[in-house]
Amino acid sequence: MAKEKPSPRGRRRHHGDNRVTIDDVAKEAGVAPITVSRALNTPDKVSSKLRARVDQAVTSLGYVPNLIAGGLASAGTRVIPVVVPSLSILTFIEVVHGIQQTLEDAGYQVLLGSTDFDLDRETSLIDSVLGYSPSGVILTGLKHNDSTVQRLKTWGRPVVEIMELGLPCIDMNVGVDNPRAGACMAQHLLDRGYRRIAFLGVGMARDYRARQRFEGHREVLAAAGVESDLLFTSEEPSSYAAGRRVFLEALAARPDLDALHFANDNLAAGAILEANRQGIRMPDDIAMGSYLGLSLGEHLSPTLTTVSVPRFEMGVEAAKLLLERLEGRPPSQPRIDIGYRLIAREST
Amino acid sequence: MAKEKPSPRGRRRHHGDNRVTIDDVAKEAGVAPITVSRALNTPDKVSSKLRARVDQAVTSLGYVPNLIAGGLASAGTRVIPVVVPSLSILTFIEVVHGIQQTLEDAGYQVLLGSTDFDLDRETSLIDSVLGYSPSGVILTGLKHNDSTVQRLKTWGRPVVEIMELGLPCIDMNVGVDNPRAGACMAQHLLDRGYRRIAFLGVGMARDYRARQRFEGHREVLAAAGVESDLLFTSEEPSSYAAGRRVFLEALAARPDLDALHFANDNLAAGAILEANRQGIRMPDDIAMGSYLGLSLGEHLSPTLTTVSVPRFEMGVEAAKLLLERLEGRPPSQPRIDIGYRLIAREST
DNA sequence: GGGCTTTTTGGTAGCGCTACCAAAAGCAAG
DNA sequence: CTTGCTTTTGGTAGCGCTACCAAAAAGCCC
Repeated sequence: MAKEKPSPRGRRRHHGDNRVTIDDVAKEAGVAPITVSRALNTPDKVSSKLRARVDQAVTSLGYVPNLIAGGLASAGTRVIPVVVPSLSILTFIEVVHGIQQTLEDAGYQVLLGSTDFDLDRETSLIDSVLGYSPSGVILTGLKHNDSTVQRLKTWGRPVVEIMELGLPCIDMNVGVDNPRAGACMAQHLLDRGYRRIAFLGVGMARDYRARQRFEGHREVLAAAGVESDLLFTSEEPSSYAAGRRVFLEALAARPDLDALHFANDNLAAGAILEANRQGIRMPDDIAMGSYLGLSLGEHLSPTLTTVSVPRFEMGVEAAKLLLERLEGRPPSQPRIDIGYRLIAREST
Repeated sequence: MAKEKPSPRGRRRHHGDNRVTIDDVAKEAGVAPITVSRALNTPDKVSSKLRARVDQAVTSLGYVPNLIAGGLASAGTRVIPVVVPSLSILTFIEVVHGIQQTLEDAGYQVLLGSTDFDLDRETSLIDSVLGYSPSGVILTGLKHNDSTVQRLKTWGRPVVEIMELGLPCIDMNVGVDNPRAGACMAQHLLDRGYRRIAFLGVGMARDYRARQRFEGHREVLAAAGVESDLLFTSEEPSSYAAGRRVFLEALAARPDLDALHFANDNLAAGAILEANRQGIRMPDDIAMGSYLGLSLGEHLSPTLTTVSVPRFEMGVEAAKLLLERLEGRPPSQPRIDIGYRLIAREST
């Protein structure tokens, strides 16, 4: 038995905070607090007899471990900050969904942060979330402020950079080869016989991954000897309405275009719906291809040709990579090319 | 001067964890640790001279506060768990977006959890996130396990229940009156002269909010003396494809229908796109109304009549309510009816 | 300048848990 | 029954920060 509590503690220090603590459970089960801790965290290191007593006490008292205290003591909480540019862009959400589901199943929680495509906000966000002693971090893209890279590298815990593929990465990397994806669609349009092809995007000043796809697109067209730098953009967030606007703008500027390569399916959908309204026939009057693989694409008329990216799976893989490292397993590989798939449908 | 460090501490206890601590900053600035704490957390309680010295030391050392330690000492972290049923449903995401943006601007972080519509998962999720000593909690709906309600009530910190409106709520409530929203669309369809009206939904066994809308719909139709219990559902997740399927099913079963009330815009969009394909004219052959107000609706042909709900704003309001309480301001009101707006467009 | 309040600073003692080590218990073999 | 091992249990000492109170410094009035 413990000695007669040397520190009588008086009233509890904090407000009405009368939560059940590990000491209460220990007393109830007649064991030492550390044994309770072990029974909960590493059950196989405790005899089944005591484990049963502890489990019993836990349920009867309704004990919920204070993860903050545990995190402080063991210098790590089961939290994974996930930092994305925006929560209004479906792509990121689907990736977050994959991450969240995988991590939650493994007993980790996702701490959500968004940067609005601003690297300085990213830096301060990372600084602040590192204050939660997370087990690892998932962040978007490979471009970061130097101080962010520096801090994460010296931090020494697993970091996954998602969405795009390349070098150098901080630690691990799961993503898509954007230039090749852009090239893929451009090649497809060429193969189909189109020769006057424009790239349409929005917000490309901020979204350098769309710029990379344009770059891949441009190179393929240039190599084929056709006009390669037809680019229509506007600085507004991506939306159906934005797609409609760039589409009309492109048509007005270059009525001779025979194919359009949209930066993403949302834009393409806005354009197709507007084309439907105007009686423009696709692909006869003009062909349309795009990037993402949103399910909407297969319900439009015409169905949309797109370079599909497994977004949910990207999240799952990123989370798995992180978990591998957290659970001490040798990381099978620090880089995963999640790939893409050309889905040729009616619109081309 | 502090006395000559009574506990030499030897090597640091944890792994290579050589982060800068508040003590380092204090030493650098020549003040006591508690003064550093105050300079950072309650700057107006420290003279400007010392505050400047501390700020200087903080930047020169690259100090990042350990929020876990702070959280343990002050029994609260600036974290707000947000628990939603699913991250694959756009509605919840838009609400989370509003919450996240508002909270992040106020210096709080969102901890994301999803329950997959399972109340038991909700209970265990809440139990576990309370372990992070969050400042408050936002959760979805008003139906929870008794133990969840009990725990949150005795917990004594702000809790907001979102999406739906009603009593009793645990603490605060921001949402939409689902039965009235359903009734609103039903009334609109009646006003337009339709009389053979069906309600189409999916996953209504899990989504009781859709059931509530159907209930409102049913009552209005019954009061008008028209057939009121035409309901077509299937137990699959909501999607364009699901909308297409229920739509075709309803048409096959009751070719005489003159209006369809969809449980949400995704289903309606799937149906409209399929109707486009089949050459079914709307609203002449059949009218369609729905619920949500997704932007896609205004780009379809015909444009979609819908009961629009300000989802992002709902998130913002929920977060604001929470912040009011956290910052000690008297909560203006514990219940906010975020309202809805009938947007009558071409499809009816 | 003395006595008073108000503001600013610091010392101490934990928050609830786990790392670390030491002690105790169990067990196999000699 | 002892020796030498492994397994199970417990004591101690913090993790890095802030609540609480006490002490010091600064105003302020007469």
